[in-house]
Formats: sequence, structure tokens, C-alpha cells
Amino acid sequence: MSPENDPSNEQLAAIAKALAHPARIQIIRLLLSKTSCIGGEITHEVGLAQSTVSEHLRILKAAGVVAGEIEHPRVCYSLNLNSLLPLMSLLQLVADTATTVAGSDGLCCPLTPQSCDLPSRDRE
Amino acid sequence: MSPENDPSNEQLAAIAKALAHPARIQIIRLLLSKTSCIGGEITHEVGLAQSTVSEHLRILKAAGVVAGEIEHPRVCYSLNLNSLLPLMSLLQLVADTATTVAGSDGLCCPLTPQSCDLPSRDRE
DNA sequence: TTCGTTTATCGTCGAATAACGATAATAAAA
DNA sequence: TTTTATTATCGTTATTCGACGATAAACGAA
Repeated sequence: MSPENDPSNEQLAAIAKALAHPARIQIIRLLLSKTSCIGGEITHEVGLAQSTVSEHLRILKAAGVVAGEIEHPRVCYSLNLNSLLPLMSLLQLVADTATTVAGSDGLCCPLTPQSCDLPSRDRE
Repeated sequence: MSPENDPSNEQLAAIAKALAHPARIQIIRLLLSKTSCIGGEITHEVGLAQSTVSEHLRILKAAGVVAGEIEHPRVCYSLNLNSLLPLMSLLQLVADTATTVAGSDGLCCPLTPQSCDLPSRDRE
């Protein structure tokens, strides 16, 4: 197996989608800040209904971003770094390319008129 | 101004949301792979209707992820690294925390039963 | 001015999302 | 078995998203 099997666009989008809600970002930050596992404390911190938070946790779990370990009546949630690595790789690639090619404004790739040397668009 | 003004959950979620679609990931990868700016070539590569691709580009532009420079009849698109930095920072923080605290499975923070020392949940 | 090329916007439709309250499920404790 | 505490699921509703075709806008070229 090659170590460089690029994740699909769908996989990367799915990871991003799991992060694409303020409540879920907040949950991730909560899990980062705590060293002990927290169950329903998340619900109180987030300030949404318990069922809503549970749904956000379900989405994060489905994407593999968090894992839930059942403790007595509650659940210990934890972050799973591995699930985020593909997205990190893509962003790192953007960063590397941008700092290599780009100007001081962080723009990457083009922006010199003569680099726009497309004929006129090939018609299909 | 402090160099550490954390972006809000909303800001981070907005960046992630811009990346949360396969077509938009594909566009980003396209812009990464090309050294010259490409206009409607994106439309052909993505394989969706022109109006749909234009909408995805609009979303990426609105999030600041890409910039569009108008060339004669077409538009030169480029990536904007800066817009992605906040999300990169969060992911990097997860990575740092996880590799410091976590076990070999990439899980972060809890998972030892005795670390679950919440009393029983404070009732509100 | 008119034409041709490229991109943006509009209107529509079906599908997905987010939020909630109510309720079910789980399992230790009484 | 019954109770208690926590989390998950269900059903509903309003909103947003994704895709498309049609059309408008921009602007150099003829």
C-alpha cells in the first residue's frame, strides 16, 4: 500500500463538513481544553438543547473526529487526531505552495497577466 | 493588537463550510496544481454546469479562500492562504495536543476511567 | 453598434440541515 | 423490580444547500 493515497475530494469535504458548524467547533475546543473526559457538560457549555448537542456529537462521531467511550451513565468523549490528518495535509500543501509561489499577500499561483496564456478556451 | 486573537467559532466554521463540498475541494486542488490562472477551465474539470461552478466559486470567494482577478473576458482565480490560517491553527493545536497527550491511536485527552471524575453532574 | 466570449445572477425544485420537545434506551443503584 | 441519571432517537418544522437552465452583464473585437 502506498503511503500517499490521496484522500478523495468527498473524504476531505466530509471532514470539513463535520467542522462546518460553530457548535461543533466549540465542542472540539472544549475537548481540547479539558484533560478529563466530559459527558453532558458539553450540553451546558454549548447552550443548545440536549438533543441538539447529541446530534452534533453524532455528526462528529460519524466523521471520526470524536470518539465516545461509555462510562457509567455518561459518555467520555475524546478527539481523534487521525481523522483530521487528511484535511491538515491539504491545508499544509496549500501553505507550502503559497509560501513558495505567492507574494506577500498570501495569494497563490497566478496574478501575473502573462501567466494567463490560455488560448481562448478549447471548445468541446 | 495581540497576535493571538482567537477566531470565533463562527469564523472557523465558516472556513470549514467553504471547504465542505467535493466540488470546492476539487477547485482548490485544481488551483494548487496549476501555475497559470485558469478561468472557465475549472468548469470543464469539475464537470458540473457553468452556473453551478460559478456558485461554488462565489462561495469560495465569499469565504476569502480564492480571489478572482478579472482578465480580458475571463477571470484568473488564485488561492488565498491567509484565509485558511485560522483553521490550520486549530488543527495544529489538535495535533500538538494529541501527540502530547494521546496514545498510539490518536485519541486525545481522556479514556482512562479514573480521569472521569465528574461528581455526578451539577444540576442547574 | 453589433457580435462573441466568458462569467455572474435569477428562479426553481428537491434534498439536506439544524433545532426543538418528547420519548426511548441503557445500566448502575436502591 | 423500580428508580435515577445520562444519552440517543424520533417526529416535526423552518431554513439552507446544491443543481440546473435561462438570462443578464461585461467588454474587447469586428
